[in-house]
Amino acid sequence: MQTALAAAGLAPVFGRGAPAALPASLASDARTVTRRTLAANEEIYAEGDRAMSFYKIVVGVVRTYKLLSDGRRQIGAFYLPGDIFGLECGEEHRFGADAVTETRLVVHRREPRALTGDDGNLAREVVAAMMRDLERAQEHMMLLGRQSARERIASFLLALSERTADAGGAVCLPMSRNDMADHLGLTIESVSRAVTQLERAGLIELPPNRRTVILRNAAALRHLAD
Amino acid sequence: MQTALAAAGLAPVFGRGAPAALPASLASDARTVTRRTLAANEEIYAEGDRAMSFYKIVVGVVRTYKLLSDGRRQIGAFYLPGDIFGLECGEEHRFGADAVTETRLVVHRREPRALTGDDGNLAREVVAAMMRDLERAQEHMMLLGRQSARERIASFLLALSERTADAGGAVCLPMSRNDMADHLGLTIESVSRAVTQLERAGLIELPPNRRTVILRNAAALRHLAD
DNA sequence: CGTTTGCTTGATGTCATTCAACGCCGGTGG
DNA sequence: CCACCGGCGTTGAATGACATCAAGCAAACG
Repeated sequence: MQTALAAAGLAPVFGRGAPAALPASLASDARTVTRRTLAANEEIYAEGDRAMSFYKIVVGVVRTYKLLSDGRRQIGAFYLPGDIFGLECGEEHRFGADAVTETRLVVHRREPRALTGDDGNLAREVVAAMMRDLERAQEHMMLLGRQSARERIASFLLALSERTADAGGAVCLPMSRNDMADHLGLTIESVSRAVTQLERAGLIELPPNRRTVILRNAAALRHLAD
Repeated sequence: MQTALAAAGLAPVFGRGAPAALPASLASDARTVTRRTLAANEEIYAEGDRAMSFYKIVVGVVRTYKLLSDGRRQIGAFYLPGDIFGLECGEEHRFGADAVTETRLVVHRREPRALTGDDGNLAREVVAAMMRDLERAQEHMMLLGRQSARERIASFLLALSERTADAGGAVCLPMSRNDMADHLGLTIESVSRAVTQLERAGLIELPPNRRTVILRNAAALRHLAD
């Protein structure tokens, strides 16, 4: 544990670090913070890469995933602007990460003291990000283990709408059906069919471009999602 | 975040707590530590209960779970002796917890300063426990989202064998088929059939009591589990 | 000893997957 | 400008894996 924490550059945070004496904005520390722009589907890091940095999204969307040896993929989470991802307890990234859309990131080098002293706010953000990951993963187990295809789509759309909060119930789907399928434990065809069913039932509406959804009956969706 | 951490009694740990000056054994602080013995299937706390305490298992096995409104259950994790469970970031338990077998627990009251000063080791254990939960939940998403029934059983048996490490490949299954099913996203019948298949294939052996499994071909199991 | 509880097994059903075809763009190049 | 093409999404039909329904069995228990 001691070593795992130290490796994560988190030990000073969890232990008795120095008081947060020198507040500095995230952007101002050129030694530990850089920027990076990625095209859609560009890899950020692979599963098993050494975890040298973690990331905060400025614009764009990122997916993290694991692969089985035969190519089956499970997308663990999607990250949106403002989210932090790529935090690890150990030495390696346990998920891979790609840009879903064109993306701009802030890259934080994982130096031993990077998370304390200079920026207590960042340290708190980092801890909050890990806790949010834990909660999301635990919620997602329920979805994957016990919900039907339609229920999964309903849950997913609701969760996304709560994060992007477009006034009027319009939710943008930045990811492909393939990505949705690999997140929800389904095939693309099943995703498509379940979405169509919800549309026919009047719970949602799909503009012709198919990458936006309007939630017409959020209460019914919530009832489905339980 | 600030408030969430404070509510969890974790703020002093993550912030700049007082130095760990007064080492004391877990058991010696009567104000914050008590014990509790439970019968098999007895409830420890319910989903939504206020998270007043967290727990460390002395002997026995515990399951944590969520319920859907129609009764479907997803078991998030099983905890074994030495494991800590019941940690929450917020005010409430997001999972319920029961004893699987007769169980003895150490109960730690979640007082604001309980995790610092008195016992730095406990603080480190607590952080390690949350990280382990995160890793397990993320691994489990892959199982639930993308593995077949047989693969799930193989993964589960291997994971359990790595935790209980009985010499000779004998793994005790303290939980019922029902519990296994609700952890693996299957029905009891599917669990039973998959176990039988693995037995017929010679990968495992089932003594007549059915609550123990001997891993006969761990390599083949690992190949299945990927 | 009868009953209960947990596990297994068989027959049947259902939902999601698989396989295949098609439509709809958006880009490319003749 | 328009034909072609490839990527993405949808839809249909057949298949398959797991669920459901139902029965049976064995150990545990009163």
